[in-house]
Amino acid sequence: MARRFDNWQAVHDEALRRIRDGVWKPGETIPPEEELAAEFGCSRATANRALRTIAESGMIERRRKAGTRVAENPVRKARFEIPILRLEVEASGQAYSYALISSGELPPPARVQALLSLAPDTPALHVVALHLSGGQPYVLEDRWINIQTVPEARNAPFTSISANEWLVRHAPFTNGEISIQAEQASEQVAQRLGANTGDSLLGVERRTWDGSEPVTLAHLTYASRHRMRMKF
Amino acid sequence: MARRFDNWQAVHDEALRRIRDGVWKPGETIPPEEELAAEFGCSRATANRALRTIAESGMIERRRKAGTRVAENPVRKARFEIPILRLEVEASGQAYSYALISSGELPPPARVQALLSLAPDTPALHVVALHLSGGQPYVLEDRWINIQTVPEARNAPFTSISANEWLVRHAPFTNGEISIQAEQASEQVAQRLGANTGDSLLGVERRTWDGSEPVTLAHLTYASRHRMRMKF
DNA sequence: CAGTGGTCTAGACCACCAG
DNA sequence: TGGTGGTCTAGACCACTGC
Repeated sequence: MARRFDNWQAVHDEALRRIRDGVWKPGETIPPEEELAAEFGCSRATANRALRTIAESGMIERRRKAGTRVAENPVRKARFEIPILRLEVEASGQAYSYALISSGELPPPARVQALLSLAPDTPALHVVALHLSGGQPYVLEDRWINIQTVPEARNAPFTSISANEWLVRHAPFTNGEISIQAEQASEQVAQRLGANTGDSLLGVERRTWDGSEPVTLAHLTYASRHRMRMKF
Repeated sequence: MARRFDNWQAVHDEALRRIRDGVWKPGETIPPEEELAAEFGCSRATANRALRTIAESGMIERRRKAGTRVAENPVRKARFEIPILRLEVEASGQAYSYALISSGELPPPARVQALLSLAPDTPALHVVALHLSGGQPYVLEDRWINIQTVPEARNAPFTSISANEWLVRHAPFTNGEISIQAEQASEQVAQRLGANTGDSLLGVERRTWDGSEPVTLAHLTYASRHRMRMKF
């Protein structure tokens, strides 16, 4: 008598087991939902949820009529959480502090102007600040805010709350983009982060939009030896 | 007359709109599923799917009995795809090639031994290889494979297929961990990647398990100016 | 205890698209 | 055009957990 898999987690795990154990091989089509539901002793909706979840992880590919195939090249997907820096620091057990370095309105350089879809000579709000963890420099933030999209930002108290945090709470955005790269510390960056000129530092650039309106472009430089971690 | 939102995407979008527009504010509890279903003119299952999806993105938090609250600090979650390097290169329109630098069995250094949960003096398979994009060095891969977990790897043809790709296809894993950091190119790494000693390079370390069995530890060093991108 | 979300079921209709 | 996945519904039971 076949074992019953009558909740979506059980079906999910059993399906993954069959893929791992080679019962269902890469490129092969697996039985349709209805058949699996009958075999597993569950409803089609339950089988559907299990398979849909697996499909979201990239292990299988589903198409109407064509059916469900085990991916040839299982692209794994990891989830990366984009935290507020204060919470990231506090979660690590360190004391968080924050220091505003400069703030002002001026037309951004060409690259920023393009990334924020600004017309030439349009001023934007430029905020530079340092985030500290346990009193040590942690992240240097260099941010441009589109004051056409978020005019309220001009009156935001960036001396007491980071632009990072203020924006998360007050400036809605619908989507964003993040780019991670290794950077060589300039003299100024090194000095601010307590590193040496030329040190290899992790740089993260985040851009957000509210619909099609660019909201902000933030460049974060992490202090030395910082690691970003994810599980998958 | 209220507008009908009778499919989960519509409910999802409308709920997000209410959060963005401040109809539902951070920290506030939103109406229960049943109520929303009535208001939206859909079934509770549909409202549930919409809200569950939003919860997965981190914008709302749900607890039985307590209800659903808009997150105080909307932690955004980005999805990061972990591709096979060959496919990553080919997707960029460049020609991919691969060169094995060395391969052999030997007891790994202490750090690797610990990360792979190996007993002292246990040999592991060490594979070093270079991935090229359009003939230019792209990624230097330095990998240790646990041959207790994956003995078949000893006979794998790593001269023609990258360990990266072979493992994805032949060594099942259930979970993994990824760590990203900035590194300073050693003389050897710089030479292999066509960079200069001391250059700032992006390093990625991936570790995978099959259940509780460590499978492999891969250290990837990207050539200069490489950016990892994600959307959220 | 009782309100809320988590999930299952059976049945239905539909969209997509490979043959 | 028919097989397959995508989704909806109504109703049900259950698991958590705040009160």
